[in-house]
Amino acid sequence: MNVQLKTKPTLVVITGPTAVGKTELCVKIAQHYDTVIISADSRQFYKELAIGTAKPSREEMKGVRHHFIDSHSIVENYNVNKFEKDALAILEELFKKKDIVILTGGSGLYIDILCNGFDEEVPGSSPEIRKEINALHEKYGIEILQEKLKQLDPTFYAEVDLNNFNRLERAIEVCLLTGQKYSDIRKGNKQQRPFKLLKIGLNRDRKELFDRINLRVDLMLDAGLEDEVKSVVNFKANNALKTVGYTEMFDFLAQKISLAEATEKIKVNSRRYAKRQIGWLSKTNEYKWFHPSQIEAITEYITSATQ
RNA sequence: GGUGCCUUAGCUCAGUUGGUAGAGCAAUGGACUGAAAAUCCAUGUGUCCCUGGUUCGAUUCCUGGAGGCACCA
Repeated sequence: MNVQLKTKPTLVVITGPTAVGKTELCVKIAQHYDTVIISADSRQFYKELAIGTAKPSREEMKGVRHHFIDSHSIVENYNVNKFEKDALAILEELFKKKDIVILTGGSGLYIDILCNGFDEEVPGSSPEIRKEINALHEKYGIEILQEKLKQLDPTFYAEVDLNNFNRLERAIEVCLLTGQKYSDIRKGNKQQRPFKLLKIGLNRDRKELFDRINLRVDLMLDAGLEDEVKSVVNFKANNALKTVGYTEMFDFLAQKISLAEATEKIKVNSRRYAKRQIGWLSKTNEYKWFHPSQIEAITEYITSATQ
């Protein structure tokens, strides 16, 4: 029998800060390789959100299939955990037909998890336990959580940001669910994926990036951000709406700030978000960096790396 | 034109009974494996409008000037 040995397929990761120009470039790259896009954007999943998340329109997609765009609703509690499983399942199907799939989006954690996986022994989140921890927090403040963590896992207690509620909660949750110390079972081991990874980062001069962010916020308002935000105002407590562009507009709708103030805050918070993204991506040196206009150089890089 | 008030950090302002100054916001750096567009931590920033004078010493008091605001003409 003469089985053609297929080379291991490649997930081409293309990421970068908000408004850098990922969408346009990735559509072109996907067309070039006749493939599809997996979106790793923790807010573009939600079908009710479009303008404020800079979600690509049908026209901008140019017929390229995008997974994880409009795939969920703001009433769901979607998260990295579910994304990992769902995306792996889709990739398995896609790689039966494609040698290359593009992964793009600005959610660094989602990208890392899809590439490297979670520690298997660490359990997912439990809404019941979180409810209890939240209740404690509201009643007694953060100190009680610090105390609790100190008892449950002194090692992790010594290294966390003690004022970071999210981290304290997660650590306590894991300890309670497993009866073990979070610091003992959280190893940070990488999982072997059945595909190769090629990581590309996009960036621009900071001035150039910030100008694009500011302009894009103005365009969002022109495009009707206010109406979009009004349409989801009843869900403002949901995690999906804890999002730049929405929280500020909720304050405007509640008449806490003026429209001009809301606009300025969206710009400031978008710039800060971009800086956090750049910081996260710069932690590793796994990325090969390009300016989004360097499409030829990028395709050459991908082609030579995947042959 | 007259009178009064103002001029201090990128912005809004506080303050020094004369010993060269501090808040908020913005900015910058960083952490971050099941909420990640989330969450958290750290850090500056100065001709105190200009000019003379008094003084050991002036951003602070006084003279003159410039700019701004208000009121009166």
